[in-house]
Amino acid sequence: MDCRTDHGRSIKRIGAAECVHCPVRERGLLGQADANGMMAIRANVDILRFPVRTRIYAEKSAGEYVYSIRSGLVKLEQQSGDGRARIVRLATPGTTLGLELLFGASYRHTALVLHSTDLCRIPVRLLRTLRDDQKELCDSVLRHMQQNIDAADFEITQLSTGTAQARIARLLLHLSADNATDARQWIMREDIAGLLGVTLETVSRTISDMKRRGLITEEQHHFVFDRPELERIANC
Amino acid sequence: MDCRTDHGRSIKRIGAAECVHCPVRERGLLGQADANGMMAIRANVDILRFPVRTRIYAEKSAGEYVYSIRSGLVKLEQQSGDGRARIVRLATPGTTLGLELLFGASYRHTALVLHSTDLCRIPVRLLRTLRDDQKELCDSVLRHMQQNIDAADFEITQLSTGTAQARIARLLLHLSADNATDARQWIMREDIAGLLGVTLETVSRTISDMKRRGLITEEQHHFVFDRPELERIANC
DNA sequence: CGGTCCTTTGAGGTTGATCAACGCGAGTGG
DNA sequence: CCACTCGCGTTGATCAACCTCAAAGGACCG
Repeated sequence: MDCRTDHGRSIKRIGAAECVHCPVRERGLLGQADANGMMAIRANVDILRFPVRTRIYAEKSAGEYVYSIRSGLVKLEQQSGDGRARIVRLATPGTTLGLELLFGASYRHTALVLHSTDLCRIPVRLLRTLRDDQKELCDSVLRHMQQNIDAADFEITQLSTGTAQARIARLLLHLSADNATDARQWIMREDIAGLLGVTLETVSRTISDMKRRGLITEEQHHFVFDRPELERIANC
Repeated sequence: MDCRTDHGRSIKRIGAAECVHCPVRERGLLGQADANGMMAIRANVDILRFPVRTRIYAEKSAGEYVYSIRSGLVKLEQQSGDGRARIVRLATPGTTLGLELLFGASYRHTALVLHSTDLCRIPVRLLRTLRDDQKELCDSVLRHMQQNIDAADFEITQLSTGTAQARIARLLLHLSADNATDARQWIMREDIAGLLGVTLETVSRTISDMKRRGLITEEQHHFVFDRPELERIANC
C-alpha cells in the first residue's frame, strides 16, 4: 500500500520494521529494543521509501512521527533570518529526525530528500511508551540527540567559518570517508551552497578552480581527491 | 571552602544545592527531582561562583561534571576549521552544560565565563544514578539537549547568515527580551564578533553606524533600541 | 530535437578582512 | 596626584573575497 504526502508525490511503503535485518541496527534508534519492544515495533513502525526531492515533513507543521534513516541522504532546512532557507545539517543513515516532537507538537525543520531514502516511521507515542519500561531506549534517544548537537556544532565551526574555499574543502572531506566520493554521497552545487552559507556561483567557481589545480578530479558525479592538499586548505 | 581551577583563578563554593530555593528551578535540570533525589542532590551537588573570564572546562578535556547555570552568562567555544576559536553558542540561566559527558569522557566545548556565573556542579555519576529510578529526570535531560539543539540552530540560521548588519541586529534583539538591554546581558565586541563569525572591527563599525543613525542609543554598557527598525534590518 | 535542469563563466559592484593607528576610561604604582 | 599601562572601542585605507545579474554550455529525457 502506498501513501501520499501532502504535496502529491507517492511514497512507497516497503514493509514493517524488522530491526533484526536493519542495515543500521547498531546505530539506529530502536536497535537495542528487547523482545517485547520488537513486537511493538513490528506492529507500529513502517519502512517507507522517499524519492529524491520529496519532503518528509515541513518546518512548523504538526506531526506525530519520528524518522530513523536506514539509507539515503536528507537535508534539514530552516528559514533563516532573511527569509530564505538555510540548510542546517545533512542527515545520514543511522540518524533520527524529528526528535523535537518529544517536547512539542511541530517539527523544527523542513526535511527534504537529496538521495532516495528509506526510513523507519516511528510514532512518537510508541517512543514514549517504550521509554517508560526500557531505560536503554532513553539512552538511545539521548545518544541520537547528542548526535544532532554534534552535527550542528560541526556546521557552525567547520562549514560556516572561514573562506569559501576552506569550507568546501572541509565539506568534501567530511562527505567522503575514504579517498573518493561515490554518486551516493554526491550533492549538487545549490545544496553545497545552502550548507556553507555562500552562493551557488561561488561554489561552482571554487570547485572548478580546484579541478584546474588538480585537487579534485570529477568523473560523472564522482569525485577523487588530493586529500593531503585539501586538508591543508581546510585548515586555513 | 574554595577550590581552584587548573588555570589558577579562585572559584568560590557558595553552598550545597537546594533546588527549593533555586532561581531557575522550573527550567533547571534537577528541579523536578523527588524527595529522595533532593537528598542525593544536597549531598553531591555544589553551587559554585565563577568570576568573569574564568574557564569552567576546556574542549577535549576529560571531566565528570555537568553544570547547570543559575545566573550569569557563559560562552561555549569550539576550535574552528582554521584553528581559531569560534563561539558556538551562549549559555544563559536554566541551561545545562556538558551533557555530552553522558556518552563520552570529554567535553565538546570550552566554556568561558562572560558575566560572573553561579552554577550547580552535578556529578555525571549522580545523573546516571538518578535517571535509573526517575523517568522525569530522563525527560528533563532530553529537554535540555533539545534546548542546546535549538540554540545551535539559531546560531546557524540567525547569527551565521546574512550581512554583518543583519546578524548584529538579530543578536541584539535576541539578547534583549524587552526594549533595552542592561549591563547584565552586555557582551563585548570581540565576543559579538566570535558569535557572528565576523571581525571585531566590523562589529564596531556597524554598531557605531547604527548609533549614528539613531537605531541604538548606548549609555555605559546599556543599549536602548529602535526595535521596529532593527527588526526590519534583521529580516534582510 | 527541443526543453529542462544543473553547471560554468564573466563583468562589475559590495562587503568585509586586514593592518595600523588612535581614543579613552580604569586601574596601578611612584 | 600624575604618568603609565592595559583593555576595549573606534576609525581609516587598502585589498581580497564574495555577491549579483547575466549569459551560455553540457547532460539528460521525453
